[in-house]
Amino acid sequence: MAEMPSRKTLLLAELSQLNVLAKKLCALTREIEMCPTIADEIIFSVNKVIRMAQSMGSVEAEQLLSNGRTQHVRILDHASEPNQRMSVKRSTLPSWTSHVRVSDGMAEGTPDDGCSWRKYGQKEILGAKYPRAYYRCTHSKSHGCPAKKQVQRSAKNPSTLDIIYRGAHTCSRQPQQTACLTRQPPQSSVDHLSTCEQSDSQNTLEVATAKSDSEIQNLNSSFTFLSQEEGIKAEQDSLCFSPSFMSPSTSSPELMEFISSMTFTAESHEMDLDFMLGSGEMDPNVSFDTSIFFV
DNA sequence: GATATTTGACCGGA
DNA sequence: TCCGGTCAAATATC
Repeated sequence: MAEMPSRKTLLLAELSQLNVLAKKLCALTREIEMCPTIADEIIFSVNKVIRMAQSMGSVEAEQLLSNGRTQHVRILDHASEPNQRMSVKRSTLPSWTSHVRVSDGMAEGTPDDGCSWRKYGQKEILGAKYPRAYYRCTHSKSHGCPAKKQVQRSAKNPSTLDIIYRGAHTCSRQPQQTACLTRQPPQSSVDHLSTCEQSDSQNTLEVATAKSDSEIQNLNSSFTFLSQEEGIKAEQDSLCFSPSFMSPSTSSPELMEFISSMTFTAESHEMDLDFMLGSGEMDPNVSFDTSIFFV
């Protein structure tokens, strides 16, 4: 019992640090090259918080929740509990979808998104014209990295790959994996800004993100995924959560290079948001934390 | 030999 | 019972 207050103190200290860093990040939004470094610090800090919270258990985390603005812990609770009681068959990992247009030369493979993936299965999907391939992070065994992705050629657009990412890389802070890009949910507006001006390279990937109008509306209302211009404005208005969507690895030059090679043609990514939007209430001033995906 | 891919079998949720 | 997701043995590649 004597252990609890000290953990809580640590937790709060980390959250305070997170706050400071998030504010820094917002202030530096225009200096894009600075953001990844700070984002990394944020993510590292939050990872520590999450691990502490995990060791506390749900009830204690819930107590902390009631004490403050710990959206993070709420999300964590959502994300971790199902894993304990559900089988691996129906993954409850957060997922998000990218629609990637591939060039002819790339048509047989999957686009190199900077991550190291290992294919572990392929299935013919009922009603689907093309089989679905299943990949997991190469480091899934060595680091227990839960990141997975499903790649399926679009029936409507055979030149487009629908890639569903599930879970996030926990291996991304390892030095040798810094180049490992996970397309975290959703792509940060920083990414967006850094890439949407570029196009028409033959080798570019085009990450579109098709979704129904209602989904778009839903996402926009929840996350304010914005068009480029709107995104700039929002960031200038200190809308902080978009940058926090960046993967820890987004600080790597390789990533920026990768991002630069991509052309984003839509405003948002399709993802399963239920796990984080259950209540539908979100303090607009809270810097939304997605680093739980990086745990 | 180590690592990655292929592919049929198996499992479990719906 | 169906079907999607995963496993694991066989095979390929480096």
